[in-house]
Amino acid sequence: MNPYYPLEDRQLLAVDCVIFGFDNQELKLLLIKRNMEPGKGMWSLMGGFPKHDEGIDQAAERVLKQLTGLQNVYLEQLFAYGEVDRDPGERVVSVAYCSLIKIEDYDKDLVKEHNAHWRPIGDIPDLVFDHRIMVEKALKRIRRRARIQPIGFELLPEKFTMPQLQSLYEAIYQKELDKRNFCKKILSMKLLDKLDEKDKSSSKKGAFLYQFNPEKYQELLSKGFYFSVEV
Amino acid sequence: MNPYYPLEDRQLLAVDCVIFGFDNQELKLLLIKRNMEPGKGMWSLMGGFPKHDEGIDQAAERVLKQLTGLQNVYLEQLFAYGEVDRDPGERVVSVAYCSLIKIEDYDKDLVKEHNAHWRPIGDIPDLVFDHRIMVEKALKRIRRRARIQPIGFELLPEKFTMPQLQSLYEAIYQKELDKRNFCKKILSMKLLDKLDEKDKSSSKKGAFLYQFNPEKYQELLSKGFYFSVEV
DNA sequence: GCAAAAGTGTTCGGGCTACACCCATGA
DNA sequence: TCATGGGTGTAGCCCGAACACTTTTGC
Repeated sequence: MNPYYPLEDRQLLAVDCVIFGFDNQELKLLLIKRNMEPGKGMWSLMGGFPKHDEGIDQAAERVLKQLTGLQNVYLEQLFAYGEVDRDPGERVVSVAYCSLIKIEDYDKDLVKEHNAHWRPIGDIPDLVFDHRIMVEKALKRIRRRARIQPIGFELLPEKFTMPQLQSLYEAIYQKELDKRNFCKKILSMKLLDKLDEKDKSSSKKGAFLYQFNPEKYQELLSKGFYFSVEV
Repeated sequence: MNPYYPLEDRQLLAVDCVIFGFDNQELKLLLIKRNMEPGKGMWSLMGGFPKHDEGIDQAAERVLKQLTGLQNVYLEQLFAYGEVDRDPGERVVSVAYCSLIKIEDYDKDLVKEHNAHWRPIGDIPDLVFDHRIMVEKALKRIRRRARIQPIGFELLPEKFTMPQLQSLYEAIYQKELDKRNFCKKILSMKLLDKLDEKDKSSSKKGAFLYQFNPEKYQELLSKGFYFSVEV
């Protein structure tokens, strides 16, 4: 079969995907009911086995799509889990991936068809194997990313209000923020264009709409700017 | 063989170790000459295959010991590399680990016997496969760790001088630091005990010796303190 | 006119940066 | 006495934290 490496050391390698979603209100985690033994019927992350002709990043994308219908999700590699007994069925090393998406951007019916479920992060059921540990680590990673990269804007409608943006950060960090300081900080980065329109759906007075300006962001990046939101 | 998972998806899994060392002067990388095809004779990180009954962290430790004689090295998992073609011999997914050690703490002869070599990080030869990429990522990780954790003190003699500590940080970040600000910052954390002795080996005046105080560190940690050195 | 959400400014303190001179000593 | 490396202090600035009242408008 192969000229170089020993055959007896081959392992079962898996990928697992930790997908967080924002639905304009709270942060949720996507879970499925595991459909194979061991642990059949338990809540689980979306996992599967890479093919021989497939990079692990691609495998994670494929597995996610097969199990939930989601595609074109930017997956970031999280960590490799390689304890001998982490899967009681067999020794499996798993590389976990994570992402944070806007739930409404993706086909909800498709997700439902696949029997995948969004659960609030404050109410996560018991998960199979060490998936809970993966979720905790993913949450930390997502929080770090949100602090240092402008991923927040991608989770809101194209035009959004300051209170909306603030709620998003509050959902991610599960922490209340001071609106004056938050607003000052965000606007001081000069990444947003203030529009003349107001959104009146959530108050009588109405809140001004803003729009993320990717060109400005690119320009600032090239000047050594670092995005940063304190929390 | 196994009741649960498909046999055909088994992969070759590897671990690779990126070991940086400090010799009281500069930062070095440990390399070996690869002793198997493909790439035999090329400079390489220390790599090998986990056994079925061995966690990947343990595998990394074992591989490192087998190839260099080093043991009791704290290895941190770095990243998993899973491109299909990263190893021209066969599809191998590799989990990389990294560490930063005090070179003199370990048996130099043993390292030499194993044909392992310390190379200055400014002068790293071509490496096999994607090992260079691993090294770059490891360097970033080590730098982050040195910024937010007091690992610096472990790389110096138990008693050390401020100039020594500063040189260490300058070696890690390849950047000159202002001694007044550096000193102020370090001492302001109150993690060091100033001793009454001086080290006269590198100057006529002599420099005061300091000692890291782990109890103080633990105490501060429990009060919500975060170690941080700006660079 | 009132309830509910939006919007806005100031003060304070801490920490980082930049910067230059004196000290101790062995040769 | 001089060369070498060690040691120290200050002023300015920026940024984050804390904090409360006014505005708008639909009901």
